[in-house]
Amino acid sequence: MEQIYVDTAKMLKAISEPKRLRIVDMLSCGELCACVILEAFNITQPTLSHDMRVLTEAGLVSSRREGKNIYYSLNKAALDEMHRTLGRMFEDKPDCICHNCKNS
Amino acid sequence: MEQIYVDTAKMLKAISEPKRLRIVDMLSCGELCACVILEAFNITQPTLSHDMRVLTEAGLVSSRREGKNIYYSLNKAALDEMHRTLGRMFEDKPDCICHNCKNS
DNA sequence: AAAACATATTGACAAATTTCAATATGTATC
DNA sequence: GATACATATTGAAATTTGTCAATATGTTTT
Repeated sequence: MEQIYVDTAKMLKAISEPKRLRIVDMLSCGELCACVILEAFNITQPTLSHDMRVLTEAGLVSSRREGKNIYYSLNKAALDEMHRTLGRMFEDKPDCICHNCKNS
Repeated sequence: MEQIYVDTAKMLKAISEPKRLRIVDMLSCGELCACVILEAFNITQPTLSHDMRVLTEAGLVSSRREGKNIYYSLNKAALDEMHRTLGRMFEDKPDCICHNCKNS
Protein backbone atom coordinates (compact mmCIF):
# COMPACT_ATOMS: atom_id res chain seq x y z
CA MET A 1 0.00 0.00 0.00
CA GLU A 2 1.40 3.33 -1.02
CA GLN A 3 2.57 5.55 1.78
CA ILE A 4 0.18 8.38 0.94
CA TYR A 5 -2.77 6.16 1.86
CA VAL A 6 -1.14 4.99 5.08
CA ASP A 7 -0.17 8.47 6.21
CA THR A 8 -3.46 10.09 5.28
CA ALA A 9 -5.46 7.27 6.84
CA LYS A 10 -3.59 7.71 10.10
CA MET A 11 -4.54 11.37 10.27
CA LEU A 12 -8.12 10.58 9.30
CA LYS A 13 -8.34 7.94 11.99
CA ALA A 14 -7.23 10.49 14.55
CA ILE A 15 -10.19 12.73 13.71
CA SER A 16 -12.67 9.97 12.93
CA GLU A 17 -14.22 10.26 16.34
CA PRO A 18 -16.81 12.94 17.13
CA LYS A 19 -14.96 14.03 20.22
CA ARG A 20 -11.56 14.46 18.61
CA LEU A 21 -13.06 16.05 15.54
CA ARG A 22 -14.70 18.60 17.79
CA ILE A 23 -11.42 19.18 19.59
CA VAL A 24 -9.80 20.02 16.27
CA ASP A 25 -12.67 22.37 15.52
CA MET A 26 -12.21 24.02 18.91
CA LEU A 27 -8.50 24.46 18.30
CA SER A 28 -9.11 26.08 14.93
CA CYS A 29 -10.19 29.13 16.90
CA GLY A 30 -6.74 29.26 18.52
CA GLU A 31 -4.65 27.39 21.04
CA LEU A 32 -6.35 26.13 24.16
CA CYS A 33 -5.31 24.88 27.57
CA ALA A 34 -6.00 21.19 28.19
CA CYS A 35 -8.12 22.17 31.15
CA VAL A 36 -10.44 24.21 28.95
CA ILE A 37 -10.85 21.39 26.47
CA LEU A 38 -11.52 18.99 29.30
CA GLU A 39 -14.41 21.13 30.57
CA ALA A 40 -16.13 20.88 27.19
CA PHE A 41 -16.48 17.11 27.44
CA ASN A 42 -17.86 14.57 29.82
CA ILE A 43 -14.68 12.52 30.06
CA THR A 44 -11.94 11.96 32.59
CA GLN A 45 -8.59 13.70 32.44
CA PRO A 46 -6.63 10.57 31.38
CA THR A 47 -9.05 10.07 28.51
CA LEU A 48 -8.46 13.56 27.21
CA SER A 49 -4.74 13.11 27.63
CA HIS A 50 -4.94 9.99 25.51
CA ASP A 51 -7.02 11.76 22.86
CA MET A 52 -4.52 14.60 22.65
CA ARG A 53 -1.76 12.06 22.27
CA VAL A 54 -3.56 10.45 19.35
CA LEU A 55 -3.95 13.82 17.66
CA THR A 56 -0.33 14.71 18.40
CA GLU A 57 1.06 11.41 17.12
CA ALA A 58 -0.92 11.87 13.93
CA GLY A 59 0.97 15.14 13.51
CA LEU A 60 -2.16 17.27 13.64
CA VAL A 61 -1.57 18.98 16.98
CA SER A 62 1.34 20.45 18.89
CA SER A 63 1.68 21.35 22.54
CA ARG A 64 3.67 23.70 24.71
CA ARG A 65 3.97 23.95 28.42
CA GLU A 66 3.31 27.19 30.28
CA GLY A 67 3.76 26.63 33.97
CA LYS A 68 1.46 23.86 35.10
CA ASN A 69 -0.63 23.99 31.97
CA ILE A 70 -0.26 22.48 28.53
CA TYR A 71 -1.50 24.47 25.58
CA TYR A 72 -2.52 22.63 22.43
CA SER A 73 -2.65 24.11 18.97
CA LEU A 74 -3.31 22.86 15.46
CA ASN A 75 -0.58 22.12 12.98
CA LYS A 76 -2.32 24.07 10.27
CA ALA A 77 0.18 23.05 7.61
CA ALA A 78 -0.38 19.36 8.23
CA LEU A 79 -4.14 19.76 8.33
CA ASP A 80 -4.19 21.81 5.15
CA GLU A 81 -2.00 19.35 3.33
CA MET A 82 -4.20 16.46 4.41
CA HIS A 83 -7.20 18.44 3.26
CA ARG A 84 -5.64 19.03 -0.14
CA THR A 85 -4.61 15.40 -0.43
CA LEU A 86 -8.19 14.36 0.22
CA GLY A 87 -9.38 16.79 -2.41
CA ARG A 88 -7.06 15.25 -4.95
CA MET A 89 -8.19 11.75 -4.04
CA PHE A 90 -11.86 12.65 -4.39
CA GLU A 91 -11.42 14.47 -7.67
CA ASP A 92 -11.42 12.79 -11.04
CA LYS A 93 -8.29 14.29 -12.54
CA PRO A 94 -6.04 13.26 -15.40
CA ASP A 95 -3.15 12.95 -12.98
CA CYS A 96 -5.23 10.92 -10.57
CA ILE A 97 -3.22 9.85 -7.53
CA CYS A 98 -4.31 6.30 -8.18
CA HIS A 99 -2.12 5.11 -11.02
CA ASN A 100 -3.24 1.54 -11.41
CA CYS A 101 -6.93 1.65 -10.68
CA LYS A 102 -8.25 0.89 -14.13
CA ASN A 103 -8.16 -2.63 -15.49
CA SER A 104 -5.38 -1.28 -17.67
CA MET B 1 -22.25 16.09 20.80
CA GLU B 2 -23.54 18.03 17.85
CA GLN B 3 -24.69 15.97 14.92
CA ILE B 4 -22.22 17.49 12.48
CA TYR B 5 -19.34 15.93 14.40
CA VAL B 6 -21.07 12.55 14.61
CA ASP B 7 -21.97 12.46 10.93
CA THR B 8 -18.62 13.73 9.71
CA ALA B 9 -16.72 11.39 12.02
CA LYS B 10 -18.64 8.42 10.66
CA MET B 11 -17.60 9.28 7.12
CA LEU B 12 -14.02 9.87 8.20
CA LYS B 13 -13.92 6.55 10.01
CA ALA B 14 -15.01 4.82 6.82
CA ILE B 15 -11.98 6.18 4.96
CA SER B 16 -9.56 6.10 7.89
CA GLU B 17 -8.06 2.87 6.68
CA PRO B 18 -5.42 2.80 3.93
CA LYS B 19 -7.30 0.16 1.98
CA ARG B 20 -10.65 1.92 1.98
CA LEU B 21 -9.06 5.27 1.31
CA ARG B 22 -7.40 3.78 -1.73
CA ILE B 23 -10.71 2.29 -2.84
CA VAL B 24 -12.23 5.77 -2.75
CA ASP B 25 -9.29 7.06 -4.75
CA MET B 26 -9.78 4.27 -7.27
CA LEU B 27 -13.47 5.07 -7.60
CA SER B 28 -12.76 8.74 -8.20
CA CYS B 29 -11.63 7.70 -11.67
CA GLY B 30 -15.10 6.26 -12.31
CA GLU B 31 -17.29 3.37 -11.25
CA LEU B 32 -15.68 -0.02 -10.86
CA CYS B 33 -16.81 -3.61 -10.64
CA ALA B 34 -16.24 -5.26 -7.26
CA CYS B 35 -14.13 -7.88 -8.98
CA VAL B 36 -11.72 -5.25 -10.29
CA ILE B 37 -11.34 -3.67 -6.87
CA LEU B 38 -10.79 -7.08 -5.34
CA GLU B 39 -7.89 -7.76 -7.69
CA ALA B 40 -6.10 -4.65 -6.47
CA PHE B 41 -5.84 -5.94 -2.90
CA ASN B 42 -4.59 -8.97 -1.12
CA ILE B 43 -7.81 -9.71 0.71
CA THR B 44 -10.63 -12.23 0.48
CA GLN B 45 -13.92 -11.50 -1.22
CA PRO B 46 -15.93 -11.31 2.03
CA THR B 47 -13.48 -8.77 3.39
CA LEU B 48 -13.95 -6.51 0.40
CA SER B 49 -17.70 -6.94 0.63
CA HIS B 50 -17.53 -5.78 4.22
CA ASP B 51 -15.36 -2.81 3.30
CA MET B 52 -17.78 -1.74 0.59
CA ARG B 53 -20.60 -2.01 3.07
CA VAL B 54 -18.78 0.29 5.46
CA LEU B 55 -18.27 2.86 2.72
CA THR B 56 -21.88 2.49 1.60
CA GLU B 57 -23.33 2.84 5.09
CA ALA B 58 -21.27 5.97 5.58
CA GLY B 59 -23.06 7.34 2.54
CA LEU B 60 -19.90 7.72 0.49
CA VAL B 61 -20.49 5.01 -2.08
CA SER B 62 -23.41 3.64 -4.10
CA SER B 63 -23.79 0.40 -5.99
CA ARG B 64 -25.77 -0.96 -8.89
CA ARG B 65 -26.12 -4.44 -10.19
CA GLU B 66 -25.39 -5.33 -13.80
CA GLY B 67 -25.90 -9.00 -14.34
CA LYS B 68 -23.72 -10.94 -11.96
CA ASN B 69 -21.59 -7.95 -11.14
CA ILE B 70 -21.93 -5.07 -8.73
CA TYR B 71 -20.57 -1.71 -9.77
CA TYR B 72 -19.56 0.76 -7.12
CA SER B 73 -19.34 4.49 -7.56
CA LEU B 74 -18.63 7.50 -5.36
CA ASN B 75 -21.35 9.73 -4.01
CA LYS B 76 -19.51 12.84 -5.12
CA ALA B 77 -21.98 15.17 -3.45
CA ALA B 78 -21.52 13.53 -0.06
CA LEU B 79 -17.76 13.46 -0.40
CA ASP B 80 -17.61 17.07 -1.49
CA GLU B 81 -19.81 18.20 1.35
CA MET B 82 -17.70 16.31 3.85
CA HIS B 83 -14.63 17.89 2.33
CA ARG B 84 -16.11 21.37 2.67
CA THR B 85 -17.22 20.65 6.23
CA LEU B 86 -13.69 19.64 7.10
CA GLY B 87 -12.39 22.82 5.53
CA ARG B 88 -14.71 24.89 7.68
CA MET B 89 -13.67 23.02 10.79
CA PHE B 90 -9.98 23.51 10.10
CA GLU B 91 -10.30 27.18 9.25
CA ASP B 92 -10.26 29.94 11.80
CA LYS B 93 -13.33 31.87 10.74
CA PRO B 94 -15.57 34.40 12.48
CA ASP B 95 -18.52 32.06 12.07
CA CYS B 96 -16.53 29.13 13.37
CA ILE B 97 -18.61 25.96 13.51
CA CYS B 98 -17.62 25.55 17.12
CA HIS B 99 -19.77 28.00 19.03
CA ASN B 100 -18.69 27.37 22.60
CA CYS B 101 -15.02 26.61 22.32
CA LYS B 102 -13.64 29.71 24.02
CA ASN B 103 -13.74 30.01 27.78
CA SER B 104 -16.57 32.48 27.08
C1' DA C 1 -33.37 -26.92 -13.29
C1' DA C 2 -28.54 -27.63 -12.68
C1' DA C 3 -24.18 -25.75 -12.78
C1' DA C 4 -21.23 -21.81 -12.66
C1' DC C 5 -20.18 -17.37 -11.23
C1' DA C 6 -20.25 -12.87 -8.45
C1' DT C 7 -21.36 -10.92 -4.33
C1' DA C 8 -23.41 -10.88 0.48
C1' DT C 9 -24.05 -12.74 5.05
C1' DT C 10 -22.87 -15.32 9.20
C1' DG C 11 -20.00 -16.80 12.85
C1' DA C 12 -15.71 -16.69 14.92
C1' DC C 13 -11.39 -14.95 16.31
C1' DA C 14 -7.51 -11.57 16.72
C1' DA C 15 -6.23 -6.97 16.99
C1' DA C 16 -7.11 -2.25 17.88
C1' DT C 17 -9.65 1.31 20.31
C1' DT C 18 -11.98 3.69 24.08
C1' DT C 19 -12.35 4.47 28.64
C1' DC C 20 -11.47 4.60 33.49
C1' DA C 21 -9.11 4.14 38.23
C1' DA C 22 -4.81 4.36 40.13
C1' DT C 23 -0.52 6.28 40.05
C1' DA C 24 3.49 8.95 38.32
C1' DT C 25 5.65 13.20 36.73
C1' DG C 26 6.47 17.97 36.35
C1' DT C 27 5.64 22.71 38.04
C1' DA C 28 4.35 26.35 41.29
C1' DT C 29 3.45 27.82 45.95
C1' DC C 30 3.72 27.82 50.80
C1' DG D 1 11.16 20.58 50.82
C1' DA D 2 6.17 19.66 51.46
C1' DT D 3 1.85 20.47 49.46
C1' DA D 4 -1.20 21.47 45.74
C1' DC D 5 -2.24 21.48 41.02
C1' DA D 6 -2.12 20.08 35.93
C1' DT D 7 -1.07 16.64 32.90
C1' DA D 8 0.90 11.98 31.57
C1' DT D 9 1.38 7.07 32.06
C1' DT D 10 0.04 2.40 33.35
C1' DG D 11 -2.95 -1.45 33.66
C1' DA D 12 -7.27 -3.36 32.90
C1' DA D 13 -12.02 -3.95 31.09
C1' DA D 14 -15.51 -3.29 27.47
C1' DT D 15 -16.32 -2.31 22.84
C1' DT D 16 -15.32 -1.94 18.08
C1' DT D 17 -12.91 -3.31 14.00
C1' DG D 18 -10.64 -6.26 10.52
C1' DT D 19 -10.33 -10.60 8.71
C1' DC D 20 -11.29 -15.18 7.21
C1' DA D 21 -13.79 -19.78 6.31
C1' DA D 22 -18.12 -21.42 5.45
C1' DT D 23 -22.35 -20.65 3.55
C1' DA D 24 -26.26 -18.13 1.40
C1' DT D 25 -28.26 -15.34 -2.27
C1' DG D 26 -28.92 -13.65 -6.79
C1' DT D 27 -27.85 -13.99 -11.81
C1' DT D 28 -26.53 -16.14 -16.06
C1' DT D 29 -25.60 -20.09 -18.91
C1' DT D 30 -26.10 -24.66 -20.26
